[in-house]
Amino acid sequence: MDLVKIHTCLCDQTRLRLLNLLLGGPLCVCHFQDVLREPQVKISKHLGFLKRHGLVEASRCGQWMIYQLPKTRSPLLKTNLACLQDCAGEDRQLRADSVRLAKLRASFEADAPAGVRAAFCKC
Amino acid sequence: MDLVKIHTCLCDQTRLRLLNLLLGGPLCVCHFQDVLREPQVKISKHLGFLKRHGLVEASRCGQWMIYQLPKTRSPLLKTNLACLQDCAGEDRQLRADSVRLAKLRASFEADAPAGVRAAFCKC
DNA sequence: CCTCAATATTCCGCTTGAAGTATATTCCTG
DNA sequence: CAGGAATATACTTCAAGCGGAATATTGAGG
Repeated sequence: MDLVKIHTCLCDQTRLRLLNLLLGGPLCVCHFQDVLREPQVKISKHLGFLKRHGLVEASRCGQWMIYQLPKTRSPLLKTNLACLQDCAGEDRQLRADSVRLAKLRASFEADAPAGVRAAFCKC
Repeated sequence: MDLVKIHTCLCDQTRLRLLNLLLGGPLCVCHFQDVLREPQVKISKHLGFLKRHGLVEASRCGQWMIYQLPKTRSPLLKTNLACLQDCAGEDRQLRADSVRLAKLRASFEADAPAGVRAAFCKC
């Protein structure tokens, strides 16, 4: 996990958006689609790219795929994710994405009567 | 100066090496050549890349070109340069580069009798 | 002015990545 | 097991970046 690889993952706006959302916790692909409003194939391929490079981990849960940041992170990765966190507030689109995700979460909570349903991120 | 552009500059090892050295202050091209031991054209082209993308500024001084980090830096740039600074210690090659540059500086000081000569970085 | 040192630019071949279309896989549900 | 939802993969086209070789530019100094 070297610096070049990390920055290669960060030098695309779609991947920045995905990672920014993942800073808030695991998500499944459909959430990314809802927030980014980009074609499914585009999102899937960028998630695949991030996974191949070790920036995210994927786990299947029924028909859903859950993506999350690596559970154990090298110092380099930690530092750079923290940096992304710092920078996200400066980026209009990343801010908007976070807001939209928060709204999705909120409406999910509203619809879910008394904690019966699974978590927002299935599984 | 958006995040994508910054990370695009950071996703190449040669450019990381150049920027790492520049964190210590302005340098001229020949210093980069001495430290990196890479072909002149390679260094020159990567410096040009960084300049086109606003990550460095260049100024001519006689037959030398002095490169430095931008004098005024956006919050995004500041944050990411600080991150690079943090990460440099984790990268073997970046550490070695810094050491080598320090030695160059030291031997320059030794050769320069009593502050007559210009700065290590000409001009 | 001629030449040399320092640096940049051009041209070329190669590789990689991005996006889109179409298709495949995987799992759930009836 | 058939159908549909969720997600991934293959294929194609296009653009961009990297490295090297050769060449051009710019300034200093005799």
